[in-house]
Amino acid sequence: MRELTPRQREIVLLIQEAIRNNGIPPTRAEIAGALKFRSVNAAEQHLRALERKGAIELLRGTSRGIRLKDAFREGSLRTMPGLPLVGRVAAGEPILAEEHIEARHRIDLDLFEAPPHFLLRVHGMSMKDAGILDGDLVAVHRTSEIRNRQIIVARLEDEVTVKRYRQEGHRVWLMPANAEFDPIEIDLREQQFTIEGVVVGVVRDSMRSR
Amino acid sequence: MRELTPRQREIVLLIQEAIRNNGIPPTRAEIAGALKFRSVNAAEQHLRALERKGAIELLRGTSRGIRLKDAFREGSLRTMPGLPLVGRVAAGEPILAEEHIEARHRIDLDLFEAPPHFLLRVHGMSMKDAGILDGDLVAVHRTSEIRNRQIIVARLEDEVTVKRYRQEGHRVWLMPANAEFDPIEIDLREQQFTIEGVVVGVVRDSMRSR
DNA sequence: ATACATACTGATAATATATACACATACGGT
DNA sequence: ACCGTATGTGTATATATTATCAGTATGTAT
Repeated sequence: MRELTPRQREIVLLIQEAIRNNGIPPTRAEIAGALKFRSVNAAEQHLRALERKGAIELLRGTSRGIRLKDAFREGSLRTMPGLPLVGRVAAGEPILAEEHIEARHRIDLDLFEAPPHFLLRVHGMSMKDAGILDGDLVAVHRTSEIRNRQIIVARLEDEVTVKRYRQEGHRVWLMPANAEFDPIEIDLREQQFTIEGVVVGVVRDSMRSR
Repeated sequence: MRELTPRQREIVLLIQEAIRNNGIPPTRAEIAGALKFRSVNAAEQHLRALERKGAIELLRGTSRGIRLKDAFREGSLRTMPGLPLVGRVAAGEPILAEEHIEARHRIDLDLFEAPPHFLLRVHGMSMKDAGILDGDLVAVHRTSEIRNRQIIVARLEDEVTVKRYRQEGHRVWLMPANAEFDPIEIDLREQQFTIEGVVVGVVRDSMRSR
């Protein structure tokens, strides 16, 4: 997609503003008015150019039929479908496969230190002492760069698990936060496991989960 | 604001859907078409009724000039300033006083069983075994109707505290979820305390809080 | 030198849309 | 019995809006 010209960016800004303020996109006449065009056709031509460049989509024969394409839409949160909530994950399938997505929830990303990419429902009490209970949702930031003592989401023989990470050389321990559970030891030279991400937050529906 | 009729709710739903799918509100004709009205005026009348009830705002002389009022806007997230985050509460002041509001955070309300009215930062580890750690945010639904064993936010001699509720006759215990803390006993005939609400959820920024 | 995108003015036709008016039925409250 | 609200049908019209045609001027790449 080619770059937008400054004037075209102004038009996009104007459309965003109209949607934010009035809930509806502007008409050609309103665009012309705002930018002091004497001709509505100037607005029309700009819209056509923006459509060619893929910034907007024009619905023909429709009043105010201007649709901002994703990249030009405002406020990530505002338009984002929301973080996918991943439930049980079937063996051999990617964690974010559509089948696993139970719902989507919108949450201010700045509630967390690092932006989460998805939510995962936790089963079992193995992380109880870390304040993660059965049924809780953990907010997960997808990354493979993790440090010791971080709580991570890992994949181990097709099971998804949430544990505290500890590595020494080629040996990795997945540490539960509950005395009733045993650590899982992994030898990186023999076994393979995948790190899906790091837990950046927890969301609990207190009344439902207990 | 009076309740909406089922038919009126359908109209609101339709408007939400149109905005979600097309980015623009529907015309009267589109509403009539979708609901199989033979007359566009049926749609007009519904819109007028919805405007009277405060669900929408109609921009006169404007095509697609339908604006959903906050409470009826989708996601509520989109427009809501967000749940107020309450930090330390000063003695003698209402919990939601402006001075206590550290920030506002937008969260899908349907993440929780009951809609939260505000977030409160928890200090201390007294609810550790209930998975509520120091620095966590609890989502609070303001109500005075609470049942035994629910985790509540109470006010006791100008201190705001989160504890599990237990009542027998005129005696109330505020139970910590941590063996290192003692229950607080209250005699309703002598002491007075205020119930600020019930905890409906927990939100934790894992990386910041530890 | 010529083609092509940008950035407009100005006018007009076609149609999309809002809105008013007349009328009908059903239902709940007074 | 009467009124107001909800839920429609049907017709008509003013106007809001899209869309097209005919130009002008400027810069940039070929």
